[in-house]
Amino acid sequence: MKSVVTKPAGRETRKNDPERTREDILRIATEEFSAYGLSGGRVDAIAEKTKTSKRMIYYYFGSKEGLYLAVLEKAYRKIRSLEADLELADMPPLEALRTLIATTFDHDESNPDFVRLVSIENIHHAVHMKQSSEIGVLNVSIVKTIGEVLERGRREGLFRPDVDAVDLHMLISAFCFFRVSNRYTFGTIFHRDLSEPALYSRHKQMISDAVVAYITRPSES
Amino acid sequence: MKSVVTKPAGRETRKNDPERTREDILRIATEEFSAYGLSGGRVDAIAEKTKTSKRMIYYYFGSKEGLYLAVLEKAYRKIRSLEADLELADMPPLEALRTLIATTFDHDESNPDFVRLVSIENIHHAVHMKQSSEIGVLNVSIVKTIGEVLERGRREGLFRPDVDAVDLHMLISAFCFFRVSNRYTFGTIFHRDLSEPALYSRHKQMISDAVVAYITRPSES
DNA sequence: CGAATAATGTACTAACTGGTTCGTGTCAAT
DNA sequence: ATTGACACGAACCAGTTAGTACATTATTCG
Repeated sequence: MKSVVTKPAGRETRKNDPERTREDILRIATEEFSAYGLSGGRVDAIAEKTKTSKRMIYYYFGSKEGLYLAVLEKAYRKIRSLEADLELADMPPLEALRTLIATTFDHDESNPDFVRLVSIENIHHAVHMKQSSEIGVLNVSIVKTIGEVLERGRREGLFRPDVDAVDLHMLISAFCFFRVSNRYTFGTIFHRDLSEPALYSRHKQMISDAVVAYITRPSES
Repeated sequence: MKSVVTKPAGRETRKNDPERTREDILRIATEEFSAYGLSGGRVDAIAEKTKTSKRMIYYYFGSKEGLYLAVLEKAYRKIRSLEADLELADMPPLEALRTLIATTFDHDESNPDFVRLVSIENIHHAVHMKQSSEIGVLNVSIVKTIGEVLERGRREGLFRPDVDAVDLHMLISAFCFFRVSNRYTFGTIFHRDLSEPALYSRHKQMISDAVVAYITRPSES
C-alpha cells in the first residue's frame, strides 16, 4: 500500500499516477488474458483499453510474460488471503468441513477469471507459476487447516481415518473448479446452463453431501 | 514419398496418399494444439513436423480453425465410441456405477490430449464445438446409461432418489478431469506429482468411494 | 493412351505483433 | 530554479504468421 495521495482535494493537476496506471493495466490485462489466454491475449488490445499506452506496459512489466505473471500473482494473492480468513478451528469438524466446501464453491463461482487463468496456466505446464517466487512459496495454509479438521474429526470418531488432507482438498476443488472451468463445453453437450441459480444451489448441496458422506463412512474395500 | 501401401479392401483405391496425409496432419496438429492451444499452436510448426507441407493443411482443412475443429471432432469421436462400448445394463447397479467411474477415470488419465483440448475449447467459450454439426449432435448416450443405472438402483432401494443423471456424471467427470487438467498447477502448489502410480490408485479408489457413499446414503438436509 | 482431376511443392506476401527508440512532461529535493 | 530520476506517449521496427499464387506431378477413367 502507498501513503496518502499527495493532493487529496482542490487541485487535481496530478498527471503522474504510477499506482493507478499499474493497477489499470493489471485490471485490463486480467480480463484480456482470462478471455483469450496468454498467446491469444494481445498487448496492443490491452494497451488500447487502458487509459495509458503500450509503452507503459513495458515500462512497468518488462514483457508480455512479465505482465501475465503479474496478473497471475495478483489472482493467487487474492485467493490466499481468502483461505487465510477461514476460521475453522473453532467449529465442530463437520460444520468446519461444510463451511470449507461452501467457501470453495462460492469462490470459484464468483471468480471465473481466476479459474480461467489457472486453466491457462495448466496449458502452459505451470511454467510461469514455477518461475514466480511469490506463488512458488504459496504457503498452503489450507492444507494445514484441512489437516487439523480431519484430525479432530478422526479423534471424535466421526471421520474415516485414511483420508489425506491434500486428496480431500482436491476432491472438493475439482468439482467446484470444473463447474466453472468446463461450463461451456459441458453446457453445450448437455444443453444445460451451468450458471443457472437453481443448479448453483443443487450442486453446492451435492458436493457438500458427497464429501460428507465419503468422509463419515468407514473405509470399505 | 509414395510407398506402395495397398489397402486390404479391393474397393479402396490408393491415390497419391490423401488419407495418410490427412491423418498425418491431424495427428501432428493434435499434439501441437494440445500442447500450445489454438492461438499458441503454429501452423508452420505443424507443417514442419508433418511429412507434407503447409499447402496441404490448407488444401484439406481450409484454415487454422478448420484444422483445429477437425482435431476436436476426432477427439470427441473417440470418447463417444468408448462410452457407447460400456455395457452396464447387465450389471448390478452398484457394480455398474463403479465400472463407469473406473472407466471415466482411466479414460482421462490415458488421454491427456483430449483433456487439454477440452480445456482449450472452454477458454474459447466452446464456440468451435457449437459450430460443429458433428459434436453438436453428440448423442450423449452416457446420460441415458447413467439414468438407467440410477433408476435400477432406486428401485432396489439402494440409491437415494433425488440424484440427477447429468449431475452425477458431472460429479464423476469433474474429479477425473481435474486430476489431469490441473495436474501442473496443483502439483506445483502442493509439491505432489499427480502422475505417480501410488496416487493413481488412491485417487481412483477415492472418487469411487465418494460417489458410492453419496449415492447410497439417504437424502439429508 | 490421354484428358481431366486430384494431390502436392515452392516461393511468396500482407498483416500482425511483441518490443523499442526517442523525445516530452512531472515530481521532489536540493 | 535547477536537476535528475521517474512517468509517459507516438511512431516505428523487425520478426513472425496465417494464408496464397502458381507450377508440377500423380491418379483415375473414358
